[in-house]
Amino acid sequence: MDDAATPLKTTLSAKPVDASPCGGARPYHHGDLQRALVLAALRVLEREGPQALSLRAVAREAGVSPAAPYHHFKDKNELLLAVAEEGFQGLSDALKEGFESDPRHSLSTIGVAYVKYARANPALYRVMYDCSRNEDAMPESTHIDEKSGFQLVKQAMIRAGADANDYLGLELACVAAWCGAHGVAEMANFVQFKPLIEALGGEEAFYRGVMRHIGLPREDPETLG
Amino acid sequence: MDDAATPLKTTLSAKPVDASPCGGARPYHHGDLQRALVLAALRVLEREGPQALSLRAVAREAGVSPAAPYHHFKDKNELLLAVAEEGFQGLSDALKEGFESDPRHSLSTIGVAYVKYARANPALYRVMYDCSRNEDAMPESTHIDEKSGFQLVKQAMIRAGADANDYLGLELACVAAWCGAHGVAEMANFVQFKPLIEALGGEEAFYRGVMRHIGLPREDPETLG
DNA sequence: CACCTATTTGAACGCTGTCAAGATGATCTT
DNA sequence: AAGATCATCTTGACAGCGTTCAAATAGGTG
Repeated sequence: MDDAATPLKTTLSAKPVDASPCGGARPYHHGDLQRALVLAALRVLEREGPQALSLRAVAREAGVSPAAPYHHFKDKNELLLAVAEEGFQGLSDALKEGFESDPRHSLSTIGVAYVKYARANPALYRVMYDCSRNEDAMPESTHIDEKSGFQLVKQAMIRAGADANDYLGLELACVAAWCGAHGVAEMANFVQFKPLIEALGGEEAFYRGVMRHIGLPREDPETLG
Repeated sequence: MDDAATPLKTTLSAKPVDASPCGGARPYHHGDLQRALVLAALRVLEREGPQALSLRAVAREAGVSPAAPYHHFKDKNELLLAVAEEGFQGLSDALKEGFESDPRHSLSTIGVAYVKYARANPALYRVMYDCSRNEDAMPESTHIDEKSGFQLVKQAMIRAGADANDYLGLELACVAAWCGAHGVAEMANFVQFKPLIEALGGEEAFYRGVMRHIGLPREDPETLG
């Protein structure tokens, strides 16, 4: 019951990391502490939430001194950024899976996948956007993954009937979808929404319901003035 | 250039606060420290941002000892909640103003007003939703103001062509609008969106453009399965 | 006046992020 | 093989944080 939907498989061996100068294993004392710290941070995050994610706690979890991380990250923020990257990668994967699993309803499905991922890893999701806002941008190297996630949304939007030739309109629709999904992800557990969620018969129905209202532009008279 | 759009007039005399047991002025030593602390917090927030908003800094700004606030708020979080209430009140006012100023395009206008308020007071807006998430709900006493803001969105949504009799549909549309506005407010300054914003000719056009994509439900084949 | 209670202070605790200096150990040079 | 070099990690320290508690203070009441 702990790992609800997409519990972020801890990629231990995947993405072997090229940080070490020598090609082999155990480059120095610890053997790739950089990655170990990120994994430790993810563990702390999942176990105790974002409030408890201190640099010292991460170092403790990784079994090193409080000052050790400073040889791999210039800041606490830089460590959080690395954690956020991990999260964005997982999000991107979740979107891709949603996109491919249900080609006929990809836009709704991708939106629901987004929210479900965020809700399944709430602490990680919080870190992702908290440190994104600190930099006024999503993490640098996630830029591409973000783009690829965004590209997925674009494709889904076109499938849903958007005009592929209207560049600005399409971009706007995708931005709207992304912002809407983010909003739902952050507010889905507000008590104010509980009655509506119950009336709709569950959170997933709620997500899907909200997503139906986001994407194609309105053409009603009030917006044309 | 500092106070961009809706710079939150510091309501010094407005809402005179009934916290003091005696009806008159200067109830005790300080003379309503409770309110003074909230105002001090707003000042610190505007001057140094959310990162610098420590309880001690607020006490310093108010000219009292670090322990003084604990007789008026049980927690730092409770102080932040009071600050957040102030923010939600201001937001509600901004929405009302937008709603009344432009009856023919109220839905777009109200959405733009939301985002403009959030962007004009970014630190305050951050506090509002950070401490909302801590409680998994918006502040208790803001509940009503929230509802009234929500009611405004509902009216605007009906004006924009939503079916007033479809209770669930209407509620969903409003939730979608709220979530979308929140998403835009939080991500509008991401560098990823800069090119689109420039292509549209400014932030306001961007907000309005995004808002056009949120509200009425899609009826395309992909969501009907 | 003294009393009581709400308010405020001062000092203290454990925690945090960060830094400078020293210890450790793998790699490179000779 | 021996020594130099350098990244890595530890130790110890600093200021600042949220929070608590005993003591001091001040306003209202008898």
